[in-house]
Amino acid sequence: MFAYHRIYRAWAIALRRARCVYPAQQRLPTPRMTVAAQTDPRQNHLLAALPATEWQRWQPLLEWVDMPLGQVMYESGRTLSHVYFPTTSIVSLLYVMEDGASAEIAVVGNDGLVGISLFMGGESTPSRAVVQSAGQGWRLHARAVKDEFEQPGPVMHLLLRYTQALITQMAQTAVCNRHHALDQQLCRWLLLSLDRLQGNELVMTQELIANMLGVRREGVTESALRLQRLGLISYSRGHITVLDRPGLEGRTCECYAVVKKEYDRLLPDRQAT
Amino acid sequence: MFAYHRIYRAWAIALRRARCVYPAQQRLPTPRMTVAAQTDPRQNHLLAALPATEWQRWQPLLEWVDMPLGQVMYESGRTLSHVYFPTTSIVSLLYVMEDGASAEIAVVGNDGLVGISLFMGGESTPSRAVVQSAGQGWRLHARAVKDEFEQPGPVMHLLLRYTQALITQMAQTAVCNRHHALDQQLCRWLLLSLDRLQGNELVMTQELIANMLGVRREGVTESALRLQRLGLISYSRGHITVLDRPGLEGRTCECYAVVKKEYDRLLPDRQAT
DNA sequence: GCAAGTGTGTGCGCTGTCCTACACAGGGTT
DNA sequence: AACCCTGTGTAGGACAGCGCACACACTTGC
Repeated sequence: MFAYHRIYRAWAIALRRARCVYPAQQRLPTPRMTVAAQTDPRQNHLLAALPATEWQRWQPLLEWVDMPLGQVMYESGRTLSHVYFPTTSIVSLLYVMEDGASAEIAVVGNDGLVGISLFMGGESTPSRAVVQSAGQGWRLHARAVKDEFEQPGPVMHLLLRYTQALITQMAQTAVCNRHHALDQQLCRWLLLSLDRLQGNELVMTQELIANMLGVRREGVTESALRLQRLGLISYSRGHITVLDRPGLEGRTCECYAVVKKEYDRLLPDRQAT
Repeated sequence: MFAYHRIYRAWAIALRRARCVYPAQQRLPTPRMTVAAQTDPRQNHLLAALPATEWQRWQPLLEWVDMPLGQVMYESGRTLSHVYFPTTSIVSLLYVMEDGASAEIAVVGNDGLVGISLFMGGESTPSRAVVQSAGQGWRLHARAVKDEFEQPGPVMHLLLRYTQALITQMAQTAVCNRHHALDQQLCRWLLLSLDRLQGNELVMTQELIANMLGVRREGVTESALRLQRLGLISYSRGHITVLDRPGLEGRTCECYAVVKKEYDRLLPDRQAT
């Protein structure tokens, strides 16, 4: 049965992670990395959009965190202790099925936060959040977020508008999964990731992309090759460089534009610091 | 190109609706139907879950509405005037693509409400809400909902928890679209619809189901035939009778159970009046 | 330098769904 | 009774993505 191979694929990933990804996390407390490049919290657009009063209240409560590749921010059904605001990292919200197959539901970068279920009242969700691109972020204790959220005002409205944007992204993912070809989805995915990073390079193996998109690794290879032959990207052992962004935008499906437009509409006040 | 046929399919539906579905809506102000069977608003679980104080405030504001098959509750990008609480009807949230193809994002029945974007702050969403199974409901003016929501308290938390449940449903739809076979999805869809209705019969053509699931009508025919041969359902010109509900549950994917469990977890206080 | 491990490219057969086209039957209308 | 329309069943070719099995290149560690 096909299921066994899904299990195998998931296992393979898990094993590799156990050896490769997680060690990377422990490898981190090396020389200069530790304190070196604390990013400005206001690189996160949500934090940047906070009014001055709220920002002053929040600032001392924020705690810098490093977010290494593969780190699980929360596990399906588990309650979170913090809400995370990525600045230079990207987090994937994905659902892992019983047979080990997975699919990305949404992606969060410096445009948002991880852990909406905390203020939505559910405390947990049946999904998993994994760092998809290593970087940094800031976190706020769950208690603090809830307290802030309970007071009707700009914070609550900001968080709710962000949640609605996230809902749009999830809905569009559903539609895209149903109707669009892998090529288009890959373009969409690359663009979504690119928007949440600075620069035009992603550190990401095809295997991981396949897991996010919920397809085979070989499929990603073929799609990526097509994009490469068209001169849109250049690929090499876990490093993707986007050469022609407009080209990607022309090749993706409408889903990308719909989501982007909705984010811009709902969260207009995000400023690059 | 395939796109043309998608357009054709969508057109065919549109044309049929123009002749068949919408007239049904105008046909309604006939003899006894008008006032006859006003359903109890508290058949809607959200309304039923309101504490006594809130319920007394809301009750006089609720307005009974008939919801005929095919009625568009809101259109992509349009602001809603009311929030709707279905009692005996089912509403599909679906996204219609540029080429006319569509896919269901979530389904709302007597377990929820239509129009979360009103209190989430976005005012609109890039999706469409269509009555998928004719019935009735109650509505509340947008202003009233927002006012209630602004006061931190049980109403706000109830609505937010419902929103989170809806998010889970959307996420699971995305996963299901990616990984599961049409047979399983059809089972899931039937069960989701069944849960939101009384009785074991659905009034629904295969063509409409296909539109909701975002697949071809022929695919639904084949799947439905398989289910019929197994004795799980019985089908006849737009009337589906579920004969063996446990059988359906055994044949569907895990998605159904995940969503149901999450609804039960987040909205435990829903009572059948 | 060699070995082991990791990331990527390739080919082949299979299955599910799509696209197309058409047959047919139940129900309502005239 | 004859008719039309809608809803359902069927079939065949095309194709995308899957499952599988390998080959190979680059990197890292010994």
